Amino acid sequence: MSEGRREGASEGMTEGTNAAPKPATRTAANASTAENSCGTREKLLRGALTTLVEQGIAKTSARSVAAAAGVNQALVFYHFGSVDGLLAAACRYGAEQRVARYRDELRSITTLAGLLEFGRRMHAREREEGTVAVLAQLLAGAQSQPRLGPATAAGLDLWITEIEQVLTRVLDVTPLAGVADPAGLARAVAASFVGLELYEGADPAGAAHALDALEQLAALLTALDTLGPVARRALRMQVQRTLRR
Amino acid sequence: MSEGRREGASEGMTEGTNAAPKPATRTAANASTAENSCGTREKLLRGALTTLVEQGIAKTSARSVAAAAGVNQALVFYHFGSVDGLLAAACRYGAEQRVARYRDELRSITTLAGLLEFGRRMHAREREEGTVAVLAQLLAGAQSQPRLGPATAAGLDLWITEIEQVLTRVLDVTPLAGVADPAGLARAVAASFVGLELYEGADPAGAAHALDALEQLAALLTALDTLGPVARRALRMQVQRTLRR
DNA sequence: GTCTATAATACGATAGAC
DNA sequence: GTCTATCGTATTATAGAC
Repeated sequence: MSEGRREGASEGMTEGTNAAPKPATRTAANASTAENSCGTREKLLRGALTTLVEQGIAKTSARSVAAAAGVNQALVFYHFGSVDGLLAAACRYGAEQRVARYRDELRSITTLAGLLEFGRRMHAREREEGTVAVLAQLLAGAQSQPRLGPATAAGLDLWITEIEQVLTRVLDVTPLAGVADPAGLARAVAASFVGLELYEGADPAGAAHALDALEQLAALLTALDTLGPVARRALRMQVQRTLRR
Repeated sequence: MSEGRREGASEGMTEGTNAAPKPATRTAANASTAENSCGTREKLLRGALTTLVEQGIAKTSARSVAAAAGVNQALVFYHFGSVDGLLAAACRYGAEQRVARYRDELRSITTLAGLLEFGRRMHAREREEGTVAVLAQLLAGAQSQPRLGPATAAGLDLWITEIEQVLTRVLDVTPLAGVADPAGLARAVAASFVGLELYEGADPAGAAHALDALEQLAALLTALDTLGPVARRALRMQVQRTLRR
């Protein structure tokens, strides 16, 4: 059993929870999307994300990340204390960045089919950047690095919050309003998306097949909206009765 | 680059697809669920599964698996050639074992709510064994170990096949029959289940919330079954129209 | 802040005794 | 078939020069 227990460093690293340990000089106010002309700290965060996507959590090490970032390996420990410290920070960094990028788009979605189409579009567009794949890898890694658990949960929550708003808006005009739980469904949607992303890595054709089928399911729920008031009422009561049983 | 390509041992291993390389003596006919009184090969397979669950793919090594199995580390390479060879075999082993265990139960499911309830029950019962968590970890690892991709896809397919049969049976009596695609939905269900399992590792309360919401959704689809023939017909046509658009 | 150098450990894999 | 012993490499993390 590995006895060498350590967290962060031997000590002397107990102040900043996770933010910049010593950004004393400047470097703040710089959250651009450039790649090589930003501070070392951000290079490492970006390097961690790309390494997670391209190599997976199993091959993500201080050295592989530093190589991807083009900086020295020791800087990982200077800036983040440990490898999982870096990964936790990178998780938050990536999630905030992506959600901000899609926030406007998300808030303009008005139908269930629109939400699914957004998922498909984002999925394709971000494939090479691996936005969702990062969350999947970190969730997998959270099993052995307890620190990653809260970090990935927080990262997922950013997405969940947005999806929940979309669902609330979208379901409001269907017979589901009142019986469906947007908060719970948003979690299910986010988790399922992660699972589909992982699945695609092993079986791309199967994943595409799954997305097609989900599209059909969304079409059904959309079609519910066109039911006459009598049928809607009957359906709604039936749902409630089924749930109560 | 590891060039030592082989399977099982140096050679002479082209007959049994995946079974024991040299069970020449006896040891066959023993596929019990005991833990310590089975061949080394099976000890390693079980050790790999528990290690994947408890430590995650990132910390799963020949040494950690051997320790969990209570055997010598070198035996990993003797029996499986490499670590990923062992993991690929363990994936198949675990999936076959679990699906066989639940096959009868799966085949007795007749409603959508029943399928979801089964998922919940299996999820809770197998939590400590981590049946699904293994697939999640291997899918995550497949990113960097190409050999794991086909192996995990095959493992998932065992589940997908069963789920597809259930869905075909269950959806047959709903207005969805004909428009819904059981094969695609089965893939979506399996992938989503994996995602939910990962999510639960990071946020158990959120995952429970998600499952509750899915139960409500299943109730809706079940309620559809109670619609009168006129409404069903209208709904079905509307779904097809929506899909065609 | 960044680098080099290095300590201590863990890893995959092999050779060879039994 | 299993074990010990080992090689070469990769890993986390620290110390100290600059």
